[in-house]
Amino acid sequence: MFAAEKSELPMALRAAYLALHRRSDAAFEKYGITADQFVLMATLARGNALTQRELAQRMTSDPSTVRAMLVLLEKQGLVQRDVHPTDSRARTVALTVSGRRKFRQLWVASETIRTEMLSALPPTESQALIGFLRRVANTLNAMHPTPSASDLISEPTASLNTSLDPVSDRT
Amino acid sequence: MFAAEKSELPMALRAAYLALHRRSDAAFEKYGITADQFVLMATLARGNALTQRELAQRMTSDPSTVRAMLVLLEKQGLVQRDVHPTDSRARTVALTVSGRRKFRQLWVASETIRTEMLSALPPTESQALIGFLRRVANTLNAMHPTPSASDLISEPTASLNTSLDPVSDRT
DNA sequence: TTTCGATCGTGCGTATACATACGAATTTTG
DNA sequence: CAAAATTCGTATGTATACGCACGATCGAAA
Repeated sequence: MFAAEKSELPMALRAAYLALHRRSDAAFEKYGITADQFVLMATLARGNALTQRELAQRMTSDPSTVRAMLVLLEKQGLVQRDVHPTDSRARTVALTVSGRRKFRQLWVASETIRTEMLSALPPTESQALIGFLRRVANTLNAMHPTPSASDLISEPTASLNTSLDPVSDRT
Repeated sequence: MFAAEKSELPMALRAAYLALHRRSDAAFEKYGITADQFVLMATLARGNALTQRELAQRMTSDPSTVRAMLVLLEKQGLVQRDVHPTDSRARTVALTVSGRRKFRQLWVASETIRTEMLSALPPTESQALIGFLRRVANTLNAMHPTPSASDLISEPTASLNTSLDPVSDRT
């Protein structure tokens, strides 16, 4: 009767993510930024001067994808790449001043989306949902030989105040 | 203290989806099929002879994206497009015999992934997670002017036996 | 019935996601 | 210290995801 189809969970996950992605793209469109570029900037806002590799890992994304994104963001002057101080293969990535300002705007512009998402859930359950999602991601990554991918979700990734919110921190 | 960051939910959703997508791509690689093509085939397996438009809606995807996918799947002989019986603008899409057989293989090949996902959750909670994800998707879609997108998630979309599982139905 | 707006599929352009291969530089090994 | 294995970023190719504009057709309203 209620034998849930096995594919319900993957399909629901897909539908939810695509909906989020579309909404985000729409919200950022007038700023000339995409949803994924926002994720990248958010990652940099949290930990600046990362290696492209580190950046890709924290974004759960691919190095070559990240490179393409960086090229575009660099053109807009939102991001800056410098040679790594000790490793001359690597390049460090950082938000420019303009990039930080832009990110603050984007953060505000996307506030509605975050609020809506949370409002769709019983207030108690948002943490549970987050936990489930992380467990799912960790489980799926654990089997796949993506190196150290499972570390990234569960750990706060060092640093004390890793708050992403650039507005409440504001001066 | 435990003031959850507002971006945790979106980020966790993204990480979980990308992990699922990667795992699926890896599982289907040896069959020459992608994760998204599997979704398309699954949608057809459930309701054949759909319009490209209907297909796109049920997949929570874009018509022009679906078209590109259909072209590729047609080359592989897995899918077949015919002119619509009454509407000469439209084309109906259906799995070929070969497509159905391939889909059965893919279903088996991806069984592990579905099982792993469920195993990552407390057994009682999988339905809850699915419900949350659907609510999130519906909420996000409801605001965005994507026509009738919110209908797609909650409804079984007609038909009696809409089971996706092609194996237990077999013969 | 004629016209006109809505809808279907197509084609084109941009951005992502990822694999793979490559050169350059670093680290490890013997 | 020198050779080998690894790592970093880059470049290329394929498949999505989506917006937009286009021609063809349908359907409704005049």
